[in-house]
Amino acid sequence: MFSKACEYGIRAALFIAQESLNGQRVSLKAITAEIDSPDAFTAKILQLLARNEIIVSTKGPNGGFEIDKKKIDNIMLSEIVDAVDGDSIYKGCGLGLKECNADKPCPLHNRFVLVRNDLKKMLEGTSLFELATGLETGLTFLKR
Amino acid sequence: MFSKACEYGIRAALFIAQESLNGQRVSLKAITAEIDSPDAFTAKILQLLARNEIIVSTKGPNGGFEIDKKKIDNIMLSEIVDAVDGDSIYKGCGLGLKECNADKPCPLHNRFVLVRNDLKKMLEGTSLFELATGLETGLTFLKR
DNA sequence: TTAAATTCGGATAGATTTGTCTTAAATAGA
DNA sequence: TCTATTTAAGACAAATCTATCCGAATTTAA
Repeated sequence: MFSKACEYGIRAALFIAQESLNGQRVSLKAITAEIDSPDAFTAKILQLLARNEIIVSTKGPNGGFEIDKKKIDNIMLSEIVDAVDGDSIYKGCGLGLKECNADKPCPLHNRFVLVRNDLKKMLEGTSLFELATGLETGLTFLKR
Repeated sequence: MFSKACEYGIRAALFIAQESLNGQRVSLKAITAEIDSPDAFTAKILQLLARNEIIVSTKGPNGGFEIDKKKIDNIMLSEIVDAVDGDSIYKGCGLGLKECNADKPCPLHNRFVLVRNDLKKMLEGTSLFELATGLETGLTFLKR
């Protein structure tokens, strides 16, 4: 469904959000240890999120990554997916046709848009904050 | 969502189904011309579908591919997806965790399974026959 | 029996995604 | 200022997915 990069991106963002809510900035090492992801590859994805102003990166000793506390309940999963995977999930025909729309649909079009719109709504309606609280209370996990 | 291979596989199967309903066996060339896909790669995918007994292949002059007429309304999209892409769409965590279930869920688990179950139901509830009729009546398309 | 048509199967090649390495840049603190 | 720490950025490498090529096998028909 999502690319590996996107999976790491969401998991990293959630951990950063959780720590940011506690006033803690986190290092790359802390992130990859927590979400169990490859260091250098994860770093690339964090750069992407930083360039898209979803997270803030700070160099130097005690540097690392954080998210503006006030923004955390305003950052939707869709923004992260968009930054990492682009809009390919939302757009495009289920059967790979270039032109496929209600006027000239592929055989799967009508059924496919229903499912995909649900996915879209889910991503657009879910904030980092909502998901981070589950982590904080120990109800959900980012590893294994 | 689906791999390229799976997209070609579904499109090919739909065309074969449509022609089989008209009593016509179709060649690889006819298929790739109709669905606008790369010949050799499509051949590989058709081999997969044949090995999974979704389609029947015949060698030699006037050979080609067909689907047992009686089976066409009994073959669900899920079978094709399964043959080509495996069960990765149905199983597996949205965030890529190896262990993720209701007992030890990732933060996205509950929302994700809702969407994915809809996809699963859609694929399991849609037969080649249903989709082929749209093609036959000119309401839907397999190209562009 | 021979030739032509067609799929099968393995090897190979190209493209994309995933992942690593190395050096540079920035920053904090001694 | 110097050093240690940390992220940034680009080059490179490995793995996977997509696609091609070619000879073998099968079948039909002349």
